[in-house]
Amino acid sequence: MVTIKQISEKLRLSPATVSRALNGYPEVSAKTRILVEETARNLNYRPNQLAKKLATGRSGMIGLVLPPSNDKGFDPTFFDVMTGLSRRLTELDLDLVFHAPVFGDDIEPFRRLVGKQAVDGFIVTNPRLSDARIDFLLEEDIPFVVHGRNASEQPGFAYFDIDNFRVGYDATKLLLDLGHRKICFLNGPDDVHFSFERKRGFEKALADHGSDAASGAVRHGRMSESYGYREALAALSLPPAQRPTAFVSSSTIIAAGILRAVRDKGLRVPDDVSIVSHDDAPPQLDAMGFDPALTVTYSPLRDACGPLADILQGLLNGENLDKLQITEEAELIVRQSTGPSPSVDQSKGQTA
Amino acid sequence: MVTIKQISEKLRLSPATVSRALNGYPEVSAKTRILVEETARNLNYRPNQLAKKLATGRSGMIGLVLPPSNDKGFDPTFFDVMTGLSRRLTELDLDLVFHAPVFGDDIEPFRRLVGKQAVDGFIVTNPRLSDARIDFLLEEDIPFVVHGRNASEQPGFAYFDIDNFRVGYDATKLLLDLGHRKICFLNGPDDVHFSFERKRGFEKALADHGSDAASGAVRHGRMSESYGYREALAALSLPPAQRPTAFVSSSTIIAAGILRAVRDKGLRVPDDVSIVSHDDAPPQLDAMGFDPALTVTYSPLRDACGPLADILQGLLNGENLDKLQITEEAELIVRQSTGPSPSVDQSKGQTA
DNA sequence: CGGACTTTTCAAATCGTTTTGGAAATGGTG
DNA sequence: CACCATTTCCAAAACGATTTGAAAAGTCCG
Repeated sequence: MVTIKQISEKLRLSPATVSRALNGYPEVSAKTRILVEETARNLNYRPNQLAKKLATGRSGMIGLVLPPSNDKGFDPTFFDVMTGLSRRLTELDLDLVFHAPVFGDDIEPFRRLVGKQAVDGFIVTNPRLSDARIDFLLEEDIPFVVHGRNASEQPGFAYFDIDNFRVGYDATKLLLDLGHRKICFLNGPDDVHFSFERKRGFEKALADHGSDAASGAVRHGRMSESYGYREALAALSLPPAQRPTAFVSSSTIIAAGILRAVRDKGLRVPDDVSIVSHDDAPPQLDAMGFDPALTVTYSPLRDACGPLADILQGLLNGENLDKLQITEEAELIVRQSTGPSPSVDQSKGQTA
Repeated sequence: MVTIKQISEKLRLSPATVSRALNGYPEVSAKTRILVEETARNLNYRPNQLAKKLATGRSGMIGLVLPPSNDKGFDPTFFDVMTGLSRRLTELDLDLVFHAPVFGDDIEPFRRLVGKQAVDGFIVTNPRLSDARIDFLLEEDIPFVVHGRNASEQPGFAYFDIDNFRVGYDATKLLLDLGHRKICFLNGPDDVHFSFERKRGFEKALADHGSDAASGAVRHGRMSESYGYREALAALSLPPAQRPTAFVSSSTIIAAGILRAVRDKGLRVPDDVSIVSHDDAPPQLDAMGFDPALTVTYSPLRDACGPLADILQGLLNGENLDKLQITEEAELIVRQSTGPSPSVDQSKGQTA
């Protein structure tokens, strides 16, 4: 193992100078820098990370803990995010240390990692409206960034989130503008922030529209095909006066269930029923591949990985918090699963 | 941050003694040990991992790299294994550092982690018959354990594997004993060791049986429901003389496809067609929950996590390699998806 | 009591970096 | 040439543990 000392001896320089030259400090002349860099390369010098970490007090490790299990089975999106994070963090010369909590104790891995001083910070995914992990990290004053948010109005932590209010609002407004008056919203679980915000957006759009004829129903549930199928089937089985002509869905997997229910009812999309879904572009489900292609609010999960990593690094470098709280807009992409409300078509025919 | 030095000063002891007392070395009297332990606890002393690592030269980190992507989509079983590994490694006071390779370069993450001296060893999953990662780690002489094996007869590395020859043999023998003579084996990819071994077992069972009337066909493919469906449908569409009366499957997900194909053909399990599958107990698919319950060779993936972690630790502690190469037997569990061959039933009737 | 062990403790070196506080070298100016 | 301000470099002190070699203390026995 070749060390800084060996380089310094070979060059008759002090270790300090070598260290400086290698780390790009300004107080070293150009020629000695080149000389040092060259011999370092020749000797195939690799700085000992542990020594570096001990000296700088930074471990260069980021903690990522498997979020509390949602009943059974893991969230596949988590792993999508994890791989994206790993890629970006690698570019920043940070490493990801992964832990899975034992069932029942969500913050034990955090406590462990903090106690061991093994990581410089954490990335928290799948936050709840009220989240023990966030509370713990705030309490301990450990740097962390959240993918999403919790319930607090003015979060005292760094986060990256999409504008879920707008997601709910835009989807709903699109449908209202198309003449739909009975809209059913199959939302996510009721204990997460994005569901809460989307619901707010949904209700605001209805309220803004003014027409008291417009009405909506919101359902909450675990994002799954069967949930979408079950709830959509129930809604479509209502008497015609109450039956929705359009669905808003919080995920493409739910939308797949809705689509199946519509088909089973012998109805067509978008002629009889419109669907607009949020689409975070999971690897296994392509909204464009739906038949008909799905109208969506589009915001790929993997696009969050880069920003999350960058935010955390900013945090570690002591940047100001207000630059590290980022909310991005989702993009409304109108495809073939939305069309004018059938009832409106009739009224149009009548008024024309 | 409370250090060993502070404890030593408070107790008027030397840091060496404190270190020894805390780490359970014998050359320290019982009373001072108790004393040290007590004050350490009172002061809420937590050893600085980085310092410890620098002094001992061991990082306490284990590298786990996402295996080369199988076309698109990630292998969900990998994450199952990863969480299991994390749990066991945590008990051994080791941490898992995760990396995702950028597409196309499978060993770059290994090279990086090795170069940085960031990990003490690796766990390699989803090995191929010929695997660049294994070659690299052998070359660099880095400790690692493989989940499965590569093509070499006498691997020069630690591994944990199941007896895949027996998996193929036992499943096939069961069907032969039930009178089946035309057996179709829907195996995994052809470039992995377990497929190779199971195929050997399959062929050996046929050969051992002797009856030249018995014949088998082996297919290779990516483990998926659609692969099972497609191949089973093709096989069942053959003229009766060549049509298999039984399937061997390399995974429950394939078996699900076979089952669907059988149904689509208007046939019944096990009356018309028998199925025996290998079952590594993925979280999302329960072989017992099949209708009919699946006859399987049973060996849960997650049961491999503990041994893998233990083997790696043994390796790091310099244990002998031959104790670190473990092959376990899978358990044959006969349930409702296997029954006597329909043609045999006829012959029985004739001979009786 | 004194020598020979054994047990217990300690001071100091080590791990491989970074960082601090000066000192030496350099260069420009009057 | 003396003087001062920059550059450029260095010796030594961290960082917080482990480990080595030796000294001090305790124990035993003749």
